[in-house]
Order: sequence, then C-alpha cells, then structure tokens
Amino acid sequence: MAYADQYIEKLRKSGLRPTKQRIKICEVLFDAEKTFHFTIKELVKIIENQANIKVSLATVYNTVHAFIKKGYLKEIPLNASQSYYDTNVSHHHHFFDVEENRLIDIHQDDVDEVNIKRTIPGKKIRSVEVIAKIVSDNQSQK
Amino acid sequence: MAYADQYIEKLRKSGLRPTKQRIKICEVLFDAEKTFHFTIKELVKIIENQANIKVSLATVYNTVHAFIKKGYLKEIPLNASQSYYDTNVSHHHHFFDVEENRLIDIHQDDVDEVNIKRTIPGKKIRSVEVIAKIVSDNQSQK
DNA sequence: ATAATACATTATATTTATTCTAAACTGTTG
DNA sequence: CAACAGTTTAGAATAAATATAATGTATTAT
Repeated sequence: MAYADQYIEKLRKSGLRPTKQRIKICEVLFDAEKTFHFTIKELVKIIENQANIKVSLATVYNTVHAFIKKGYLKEIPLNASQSYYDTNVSHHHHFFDVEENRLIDIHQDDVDEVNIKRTIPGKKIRSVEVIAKIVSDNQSQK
Repeated sequence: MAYADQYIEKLRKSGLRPTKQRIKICEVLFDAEKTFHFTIKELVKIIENQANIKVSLATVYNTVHAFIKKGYLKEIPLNASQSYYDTNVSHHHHFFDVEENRLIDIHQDDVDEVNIKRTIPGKKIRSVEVIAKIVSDNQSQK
C-alpha cells in the first residue's frame, strides 16, 4: 500500500500508534474511491468483509472519535438512534430522507453561504451544518 | 385555566384523548412565558415540581412524539446522547455550545434564508435546520 | 346514569447504541 | 530479554428509547 505512510501519519497526529487494526480502519475510510457515510456498526462490517483482520467495536469507536477530534472525519448532526459519520470533511451539507433513512450530500455550491449575524460573547463558531429533511412528494402528503 | 380548551383541542387533533396527565404536559409546554428547550427527563421533572400529578416516562414520550408529528413541537437535530425538543416551532435555528451542552436560539432574522438549489426527484423538503456549533473563543484554542 | 368498550397509564422489562473495564497482548526501549 | 507503555478485546455497565401487559379511565350507546 502506497498509502500506508499517510495513514501512519494520520494516526500519529491523532495521538494513536499505528497498529494493524488502526491501519485497516484507515484503509477502509480513506482508500475508498468516493467519500461515504457510515455508522460504527457498518464500518465494522465493511472491515470484516474486506479483510481478515477482526476489529472490536471499542477499537473502532476510539479510532473514529480520535479522527473526528482531528478533523479527519465528521459527525453528521442527525437525531437518529445511532450516529452517522462522514469521510467527506469538506464543507458541505446533507439531505436526510426521513422515510428511507438515507443521507445525501449537498455540495457546498448548491447552498448559499449560511451567514449568521448574531454572535455569542466569548464564543466562536466551530462549524455550521445544514440538514434538510426530505419526504416523498405525493400530493396526498400529511 | 382558560387555556384548557385549547389544550384539549391540541390533544384531539393529535389523535389523543384529553387526560389529566396529557393536559398537565400541555400546561407545562404551552403555558410557559417563553419557549424553551427540553429533554424528556427534564420535562418529567418539571411536571413533578410544578404539579402533584405523577406522569410516567412512557406517557411523556408518547405525547411529545404525537405533538411533533402534528408540528406542535420540534425535535432539534443534534447528536447528543439524548434528544432535545423545542416548544418554539417557528422557523429558527440553533447554536449548540459543545462545551457547556447548551442550546441557544438563533432568530430567523439573524440567518439569511437557506436556499438549496439542488432537488431530489420525487422528494420535497420538509424542513431545513441550521446547527452552528460554538466553542470558547480563547486564542489558545486547539 | 351506567355498562360496555376502547383507549391510557404505569411499572417493569426489553432493546440497543455507546462507553467502560480489566485481562491478555504487542511492540518499543534500555 | 526484561520492563514498560500503550492496545485490543470480550464482555459488563450504562442509559435512552421502546415495548409489554396489567390496571385504570374516558367515551359511547343504551
């Protein structure tokens, strides 16, 4: 893997030693052709399918959270029963299809810059996220 | 209570019979001077403090969810360990102070209209929510 | 009014995501 | 190669949300 060094660096910067399990997690997350959304459980399954390495839930949780802290992953602000994460850390937003439980990226260019005029003393904005909930467009909507 | 009829109507429209417990829930939610944010547990505590009626968690969950379906309450899209709800159902957004776990309303006028240019075939937008995460504004931020 | 029915309430059990724990393991350093 | 610091893991603990089933209450028709 030509990417291994890159992953080792990402791990080191996140304060984690590069172990077999963690490098496998990196491969799945950052080696993909496209960015994608995932839950922790889904990520564990992908790793199982794609490699012979078994990785425990706890390791995946720890690694994912370390990467979020560093900005290598993003958490998507949804009130779902489980947390959704995104390998696309660029500035963008989401549709959430509430009927199909499906997330769809909205490219930054498709949303006008969200400009918040109000400030809170002593605080600064870390992130601004837009979630647009969508539903079927039948006339008979309730 | 002059409001009782109003609450009975809200309940009926939500498909719920007006019972003692549910009317108490209405009083706490809709009788307040200001709109407010709450979790289910907090709501149960407020009811306990403010009345002699004891209301079970299940009843509160059911009633709150029926009201959300009808649009009398809103769920705030946050990945917190528990769900936050809002009695302010007008169009507005939120700051979420990640360090203090505190929600602050952003009035509609303080955010430019969020205009999403992209559409999904067969789907329509039900709601658009902006969450701005805020943190302390020390120079020494990490 | 009252009886019969349908719906509510409750305490408790269940489910499930997430976090914690402690024991076994790995890899690095002296 | 011994000692140490950090890892991994299975399983336990935690806690929110939902389901259950017995008891209670509102509604309806009589």
